[in-house]
Amino acid sequence: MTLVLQNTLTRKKQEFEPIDPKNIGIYVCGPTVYDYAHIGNARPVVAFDMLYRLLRHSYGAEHVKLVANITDIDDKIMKRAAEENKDISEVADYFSQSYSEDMAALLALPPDATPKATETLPEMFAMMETLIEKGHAYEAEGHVLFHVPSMKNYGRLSGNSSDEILAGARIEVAPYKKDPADFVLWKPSSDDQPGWDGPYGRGRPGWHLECSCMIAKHLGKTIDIHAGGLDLVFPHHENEIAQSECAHGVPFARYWIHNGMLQMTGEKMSKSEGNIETVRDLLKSFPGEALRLTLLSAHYRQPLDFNRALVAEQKRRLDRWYRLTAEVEAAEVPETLITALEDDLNTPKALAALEALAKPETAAELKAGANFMGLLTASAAGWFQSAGSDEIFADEVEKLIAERIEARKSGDFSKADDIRDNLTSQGIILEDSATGTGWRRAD
RNA sequence: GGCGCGGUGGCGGAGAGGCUACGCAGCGGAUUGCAAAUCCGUGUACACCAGUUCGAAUCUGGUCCGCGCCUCCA
Repeated sequence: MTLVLQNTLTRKKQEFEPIDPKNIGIYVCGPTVYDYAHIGNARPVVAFDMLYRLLRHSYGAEHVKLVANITDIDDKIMKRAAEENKDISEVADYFSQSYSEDMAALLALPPDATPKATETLPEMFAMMETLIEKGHAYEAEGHVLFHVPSMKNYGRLSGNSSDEILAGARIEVAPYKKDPADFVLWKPSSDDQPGWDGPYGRGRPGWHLECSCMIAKHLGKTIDIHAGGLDLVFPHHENEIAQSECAHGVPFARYWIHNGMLQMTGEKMSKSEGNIETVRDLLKSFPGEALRLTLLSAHYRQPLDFNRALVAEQKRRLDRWYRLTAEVEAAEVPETLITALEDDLNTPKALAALEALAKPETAAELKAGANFMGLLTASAAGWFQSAGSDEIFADEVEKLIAERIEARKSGDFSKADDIRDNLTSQGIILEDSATGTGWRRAD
């Protein structure tokens, strides 16, 4: 069985054939760091982390390179910095750090490189120069603009032609644009705005340019896989293609894969809608693995209506798996799991494959498969008993359990039940078994 | 208006012409001093209307509804 991916570019499921199996490149569009990441931001990270893990498994970890950018210069960061009276680098560094922490809590492997826009300026200047030389870009009133009509097959990723894009579109056309569809590569900064000096005057880059440059710098002119959210198909990815292919004259990315949007009661989750749950807040109520599993419980391309009940459900599933694998060493990763994932990252099918192994005889395979998916990575004791900050301590629980065992031995069940009820009210659940009494923290 | 995606049981969610996944919840039972956990059993589904077919959730046409993108977006 080989990996098959739904390619946005061809609108088909296609067998994945790397350019060079010893050197596979994958790029995932990363965050603009102006606020805490919400759970919708985490969906591509977790989904494509699964792809990264699968590619490492199939081709060898040392032969796969994952690059994800950090956009650390942007008008939203500038706005935030102005509001808080801080330097933009201070805001960007803080949220960049919190982003890495949050994604690590969701068990996403760190990318091999996380380039920042501010570190990629020389490459941006060079690409703009090339584009101007080749007649694909021009300077106007301090801006550098990409001239869309200069590219014959612009729009093939999103299925729009530039005419169609403009028909009924809600854009105000800046007077310095030669064509309404032209987009900004570089824009001027006023004196009170952050800016960088360069060949086109003091200013800052447009949104799309950094990705084109980072990909060329870290992965090459043609890459295997470019991934990101469905909402980036147009204009962001379309414009990346335009910049890169016009500058380099070779195809940009062979496989484009896009994740569907997370929703909140039927509406897309987004900061501008204000209907978000931050990863940071959710982590106060749920373990990272439960959030990860929730994101993996639906296929990455499907919309997923997010709510906390879903996470609680997946938490219970993990509870069951942790019980089953508590004393078990992981075996080989089961082939049924790999087969399911190779079918366009079909994680729900993969989870069903794990459920088929969720019995005592095959617990070792369950553990291996779950580990492969970034699950069951803690110890069972840690999972069930890990202490919250202000909660009852483990040795206190053990002391009360011992008292209760004495009471039960002497037939004083009402005292035994009092102890248990008391613990329950503190969020501790007791489990009597043939071998003794265990405990865990309630959800 | 243009481009695209989708509607599956109480809920989540795969599948894609005949074998009706899987999980959560529910119900019945076992076990337990009582619980918890576990185990066994169990019901309910393919938005609507036509058509193709021996046979349609699955293919075709139409209808309805929902969602995304159309220069802030994961």
